[in-house]
Amino acid sequence: MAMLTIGEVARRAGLRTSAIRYYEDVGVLPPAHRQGGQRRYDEAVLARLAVVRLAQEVGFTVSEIRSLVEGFDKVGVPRDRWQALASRKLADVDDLIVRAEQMKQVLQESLGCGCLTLDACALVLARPQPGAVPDGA
Amino acid sequence: MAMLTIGEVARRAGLRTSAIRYYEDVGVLPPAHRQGGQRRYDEAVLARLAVVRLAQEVGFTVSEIRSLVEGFDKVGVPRDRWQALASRKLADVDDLIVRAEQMKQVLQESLGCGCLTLDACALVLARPQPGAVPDGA
DNA sequence: ATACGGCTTCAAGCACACTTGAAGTCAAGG
DNA sequence: CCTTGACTTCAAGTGTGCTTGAAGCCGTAT
Repeated sequence: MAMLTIGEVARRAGLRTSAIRYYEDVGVLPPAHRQGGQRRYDEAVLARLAVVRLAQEVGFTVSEIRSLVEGFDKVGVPRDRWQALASRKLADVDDLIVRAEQMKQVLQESLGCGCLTLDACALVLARPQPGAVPDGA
Repeated sequence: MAMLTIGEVARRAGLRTSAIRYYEDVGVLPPAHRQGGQRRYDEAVLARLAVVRLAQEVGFTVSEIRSLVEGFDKVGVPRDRWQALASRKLADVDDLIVRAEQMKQVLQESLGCGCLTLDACALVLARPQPGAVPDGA
């Protein structure tokens, strides 16, 4: 069934081998099967790495990704805990889409006039400020 | 006209004062007017900070943001350089929206079955892998 | 035999975006 | 007077996500 070496996986996934070992270290990838001490991968790892990449591109942390992809492996994860996390992340993604569309508008309007103007930001200002208080509080 | 202290700006923008000083250091904010050695801000800084926040939320680096918001201040920035940057960032934002919608689908399908499955990722796999070669190359 | 390429581990290093701590200035209030 | 609170600078520290380097093993080719 032709298992892949870490080098082949890296090449096909567009990653460095160091990244793949790191993902194993932190639990984003499960411990790989070994053959004479060396890691051997099923092609399925490429699907998983694609999901990992996607998750990273939308701003998920490695730790969040680990929690999400644990469902890939075994039944060890409590169903509803996983669902709660996934729902939260889904909400985050929806939020991101909104922000991205706002940023898109700002850039488009600014491209019209040749620079980022304050006027372009009326829509941005219409947002409540999330409290990040801890300075004197 | 009641200029704001750094503390007031921080409170109203939902930031720490250290962040605001940092933004000045790295050029995301222009050097503030001083009054007896202390920074004083126009309310307009809040609009700017809102744009900065938005840009960060969609993954722009501080350095990219600096280049973008330089247009806020003076004419010092060559018009077409700025436009080139803004266009590139606009494309990045469009990309991000696509990714976010892919991730949304993956999460929605996974929520249906209770865990992240490999099947959920067919759409993800249909993407070409960007080469991040430098391992043996 | 030995050199080569690709693999291994482990510790240390790096870039980014801030935060924290030390040491000091200044104005208002008890 | 002197304390309080908010401000100042500057250097060093933090967390995240890897990368890099040293030292070594393994199999194949010269």
